This record gives sequence, structure tokens and C-alpha cells, in this order.
Amino acid sequence: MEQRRADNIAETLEEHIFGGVFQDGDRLDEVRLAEKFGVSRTPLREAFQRLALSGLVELVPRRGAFVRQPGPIELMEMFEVMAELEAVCGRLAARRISDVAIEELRDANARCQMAVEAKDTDGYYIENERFHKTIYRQSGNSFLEQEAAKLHKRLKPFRRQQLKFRGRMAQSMAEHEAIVDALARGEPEEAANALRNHVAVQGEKFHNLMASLKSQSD
Amino acid sequence: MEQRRADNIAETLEEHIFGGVFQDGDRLDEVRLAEKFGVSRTPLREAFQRLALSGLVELVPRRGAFVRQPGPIELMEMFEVMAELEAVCGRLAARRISDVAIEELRDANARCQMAVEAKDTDGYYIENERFHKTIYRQSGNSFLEQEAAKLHKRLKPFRRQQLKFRGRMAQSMAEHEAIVDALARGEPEEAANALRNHVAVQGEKFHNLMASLKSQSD
DNA sequence: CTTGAGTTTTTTGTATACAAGATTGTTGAC
DNA sequence: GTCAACAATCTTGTATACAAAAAACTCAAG
Repeated sequence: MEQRRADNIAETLEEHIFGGVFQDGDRLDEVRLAEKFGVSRTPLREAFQRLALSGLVELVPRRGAFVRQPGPIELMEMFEVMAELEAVCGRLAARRISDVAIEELRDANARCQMAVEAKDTDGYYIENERFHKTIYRQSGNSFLEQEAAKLHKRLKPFRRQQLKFRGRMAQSMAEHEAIVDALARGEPEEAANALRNHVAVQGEKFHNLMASLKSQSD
Repeated sequence: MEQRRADNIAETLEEHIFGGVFQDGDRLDEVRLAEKFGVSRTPLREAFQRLALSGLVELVPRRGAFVRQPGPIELMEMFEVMAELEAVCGRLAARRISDVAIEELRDANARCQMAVEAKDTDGYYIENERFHKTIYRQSGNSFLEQEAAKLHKRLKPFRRQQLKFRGRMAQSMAEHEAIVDALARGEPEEAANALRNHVAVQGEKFHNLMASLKSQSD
């Protein structure tokens, strides 16, 4: 593998964990990975420390680093928190959002709609992300914005799966319209509820997915 | 200074940053701290990585580690998020809380009241923390519980200052009673609003404190 | 007195060395 | 055949060494 600076190692490992290259419980072998990255153990160990704090890796003293993929329960919990965080962003944004941001949201929605019609899942995904990140920003609270973005990123691999549900993209679009409306009319509670339900439904869809996968293996 | 294992170094540095030993912008000198702790640079650098992710330290490549104390604006934002997180905990807890937990909250409040009457600030502080942590837990979402506890810990040094405001402890007690009532009656929105205002007022008090400190220096 | 090129000194980033704990494998007793 | 104790091996945690980048300093020119 190509040579990398230590700054990027944590990021690359993160991608590998998200991407499913490493399974839950896998031990991250320092020397093997060091060889793979073409560096020594030192920068790898520094990367482990970072990954440990964001919960992707568990550092067991004298035993090593183990990847910690969230289980079904933890994932449901994370989706619930995501829904609530987005609701908070929406409530604050309804009071603080700028006119140009409203336009940005409408633009993102229009491009989303186009992606739906073209059955362009990737395009939909990108515009959907822009839509949500705009709302985070318009909460007017950059700490909240960062926290929301952090959790959004962490849930990314799992959110993607549930987009495949039949009709989900169209339904999601309708929800987006309702959210923009509430924000444009400056209705905090309405925007909050619309966003909470919009994200919560993702958690439910995910739950269904998990259940169906489980019943297949029975 | 006494010898320490690397596991504790990050924690100790964190305490020093919270405790105000290091000021905002201070550079954390690797060799000096290594001497102080009686270890080599390696475990210190690993500790820096951890502190960087929790936002206490900024790691500038090829320049070193600098402590990042949140400024007034960032602190206000953090208090706002804390208020909203507690509100979420309250709303969920109103539906999920157990009878024994209600009793725990009442107990903590009673001990809080005793501390107020005895003008025991430390005692008040401890019971107040127990009160809030119980609500986090009763949200029934352990991911949320952890996130709330993390932010609570981060705001600890700043929350403490505003307890000194005259009459704040008594007012806070009354708010606690209202919160328990709403939870006991199973009223989600009422519990959420009571908690949001309870925490938000801390942010406002903090704002007042900052303003008064600033005017003194004029 | 200020400025700027060149040089010295620090300081960071990474590799390597080494010690101590954990794991695995082997042998012998029952 | 199973289990336990011991030995060999591997892995982590930490110290040290060294290279490269940044900062500080020197000194001369304007």
C-alpha cells in the first residue's frame, strides 16, 4: 500500500471500519498495519488513540486495539439521538434562518427531485446531505452544527442501506418539502417535529431491515 | 512530579486544563511535560491525540499542541446544546422513567435542599449532578446518556461559577421540584420545557457573569 | 534603527530498540 | 486423554535516536 503520513492514517482506518473491511471484534495488528501503510508502529498507535475516543475502536491495555462496530441496539439509540438533534437544529433554525438559506434548501430539494426521477441514488444522497447540513448550519450554533455533522457522518453507512426501501426516496422528498415550508414560515415546533419524524423514520426503516436480515438467517 | 502511566496522562492534563493551570493558547511543551511526568515524549504525544479529539487541545502539524479554552461565544453555544440535550432526556424519560428512579430524584432533591440550608455548596453540587445524571439514564438511551454526561463534564468548571449568584441555589431547587413533578405525571413536553429552561438559565447567568467581569476590566 | 539572508538551535515526526506482560506451545504427570 | 506447569514466542508500552521542519539568532547592508 502507498506510503501515508500519520495525519491520514486515522482517517483511512476510519474509512476501512465504516466500509466494513474490518469486522466487529477484529484486532488491529500494529505491525501488520504498519507494514501495510509503510510506516512504523508509532504513528499507528497515535491514530488508535484518536479512533478510541470516537468510539470506533476499543483500546484494551496490554491487549491491543479492537474495532467496535455498534450493534443493533446502539444503532437504534444513535438514530434516536440523531432525530432529536435534527429536531433541535430545526427549531433553532426556524427562528434564525436566512432568506438565502431557504433558497439553498429549495435548490437542494429541486436537485434531489431530479435525482429521484433519474433514479440516481448517489446524486440523491449528495443533495440530501447538503439539505441536512444546511439546516445544521442555520441553527446558528456552530457547536451544535459540528455535533450534528459528527453523528451524521457516523451513521452514514447505515443510512445508505435504508434508501433502497421501495418508495422511500419519494416519501423522503415530500418530508423535505414540509420541512422547508415550516422553516420558511418560521414555525419552530412544526419544523422540529417534521425533522424528528423524518429522521426517526430512517431509524425505523433500519430496524425493519435488521429484522428482515435476521429472519432470513432463521 | 510523581511517575505516571500513559493511561492517566491524558486525564491529568485534562484536569489541569479544566483547572485553569493552562491558559488558552498555551503551548504544551513535549519535553518539559515529559520531564514533569517522568516519562518520555511517546506517551505524552498519545495523550495529545486524545485531548485533540475532545476539543481541549488543538494539534497544529509541525508546530505542536495548543490548549483551546472555549471562548464566550462557544460556551454560550455549548450551554444551549446542553439545555436541548437535557430537554430531550426529559422528554424521553417522562415516558420511560421507573418508579424507583422517581424516588431517587426526590431523594437527591431532598439532600440538595439540606445542602442549600447548610450553605454547603459542594454538597449541593454533588447532589445536583446525581439528579441530572439520573435523568440522563432514565432517557432509556445509553448513547444519549453518554453524550449528555460528556458535555455535562465539559461544562462543569463553568457551571460551578454561576452557582455563586445570589439566590440561584434556591431558585434551582424550585425548578428541580417542577421537573420531578412533570416526570412523575408522565408529561413529556412539560418535562422537556422545564429542563430546557432550567439549564438555559445557567447559560444566561454565565453570560451575566462574563459581562460583569468584562465591565470590571473597562 | 530596521531589514533580511544565512546559520544555529529547538522542536516535531518517525523509526528503532528494548523491557515487561500476554499468548501459545510443549512436555510430563495423573 | 486431560490438565497443569513451564518455556518459547509474540505483542504491547515506553525510551531513545535521528531526520526534517520551524523558530530564533547573528550579523551585515541599507
